[in-house]
Amino acid sequence: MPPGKNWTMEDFRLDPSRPLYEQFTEQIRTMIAKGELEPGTRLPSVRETASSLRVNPTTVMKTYQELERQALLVTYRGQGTFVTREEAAIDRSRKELARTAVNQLKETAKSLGLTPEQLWALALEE
Amino acid sequence: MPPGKNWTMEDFRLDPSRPLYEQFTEQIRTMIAKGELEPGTRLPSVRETASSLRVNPTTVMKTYQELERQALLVTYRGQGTFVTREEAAIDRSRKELARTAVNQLKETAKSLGLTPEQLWALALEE
Amino acid sequence: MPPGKNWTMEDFRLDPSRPLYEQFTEQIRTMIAKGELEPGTRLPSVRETASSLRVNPTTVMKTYQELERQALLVTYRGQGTFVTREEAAIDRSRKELARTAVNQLKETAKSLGLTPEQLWALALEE
Amino acid sequence: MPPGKNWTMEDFRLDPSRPLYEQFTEQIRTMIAKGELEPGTRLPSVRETASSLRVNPTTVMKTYQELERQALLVTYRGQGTFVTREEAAIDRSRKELARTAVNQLKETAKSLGLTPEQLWALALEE
DNA sequence: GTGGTCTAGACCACC
DNA sequence: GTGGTCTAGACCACA
Repeated sequence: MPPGKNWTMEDFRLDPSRPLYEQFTEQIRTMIAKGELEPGTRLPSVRETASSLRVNPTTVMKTYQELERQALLVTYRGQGTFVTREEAAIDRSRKELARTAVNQLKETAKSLGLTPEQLWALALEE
Repeated sequence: MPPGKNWTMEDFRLDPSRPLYEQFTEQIRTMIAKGELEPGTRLPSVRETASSLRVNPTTVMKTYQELERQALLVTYRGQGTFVTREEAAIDRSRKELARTAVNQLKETAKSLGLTPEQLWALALEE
Repeated sequence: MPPGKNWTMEDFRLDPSRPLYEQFTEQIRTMIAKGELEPGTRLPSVRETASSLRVNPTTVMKTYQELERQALLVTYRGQGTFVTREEAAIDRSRKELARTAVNQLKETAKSLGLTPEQLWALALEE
Repeated sequence: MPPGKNWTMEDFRLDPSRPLYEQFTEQIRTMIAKGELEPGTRLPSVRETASSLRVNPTTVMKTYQELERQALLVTYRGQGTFVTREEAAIDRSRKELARTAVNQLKETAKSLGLTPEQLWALALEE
């Protein structure tokens, strides 16, 4: 998303059966982790976002608040919400995403009595 | 679980913030996939399970019915619910579990612009 | 089934999710309608049938009683249960089976706003 | 049912001897297949439906969830339940209804040793 | 407001 | 005894 532009519905892949704010949170988080949203970028306002995504403003608020809690966003009163300039926070987020994914795979492997390698092989079978 | 025995609370690890029936479903599913519950084994009845796990009968039913839809359980009218003897269904389930785990990892890697190997390395850092 | 022989499990296609007695009734009924079980044939006794099919005797009883109600079987006390010699009853049964099948198709067609011919064509598409 | 209106008891033909949720499922399914309920239409809420049909909310939920599993309905959290906009799913459903009806007739014909045409003729006799 | 989960308990058909 | 359906009503998260 170029600076100054607004989100569009195509920026997100939404599954109606899961909480919207959760999906927005995850997807913005990975945009930041990947670098698509650069440090210091100003995000569209809650109201703008809500209307462009045709979503309830409280849903957007919840999203931004959650990402603030994770120290990935910072809000300056009266100016808006920005991607943090603390690269450490972003790094931490990247690692956490990676660890979660890897741990889930390890867990699944363990619960089936397999090593991660065996699980990987099983997934590729046939 | 040896045949003829009932579940106990220790058989399941429960997270109060997620639907119970979903957790039961997942955990029984992995027991079957792992072979802990052998084909043909009779599961404790809905009522027995409900009382031993201190849970409502309908919650147990929802669990059993969901597993039946996945073809992992078979119900014989008036007799009870059994682990399927169709080993193919069990195999399919094992592979599906493996694939889901692997795909999620691949997805996460891709969304961060990494290869699965790079993601794995990142998770192990520090 | 040759006279004097007993049923085996292969004589019936059973779906565990539907009442057994209902399935036995239907299938014996069509055997009679088709002529596989000829008028006057003696059916295996309730006890024999129950044990050879590994089924509860009451299930078999219910089956035979239902078929007696439909006048397809007659029981002579102390001698056993036989396929009726009243060909009229068998004919009626054949026609009823045919009518039920045809009416169901007509119903479905009507509920979709189609003629039976259109429904048939739709089923064959692609 | 025009949009914004609620169901009434006249919208459904109910047979007290069969599960209600099953009958609701079938009948809503054919309304969708027939086009009476257009893609995107919002269904009356679970509670509204429950009270207008004098039925328990969970019975309605079961109905809606079953239709969701068949991909004929979509639920948006906090907003309601809608007829899917995926016309392909609706087409598939129409064909499945047609095929089931036709196959049953073919099965019956076969089990009586007749062709479908002969069966049809038999049903019309007398 | 919406749907989703869960409880407590009745009643039924089937085996 | 078994599972299956239904009711009445509470509580929750989401929008």
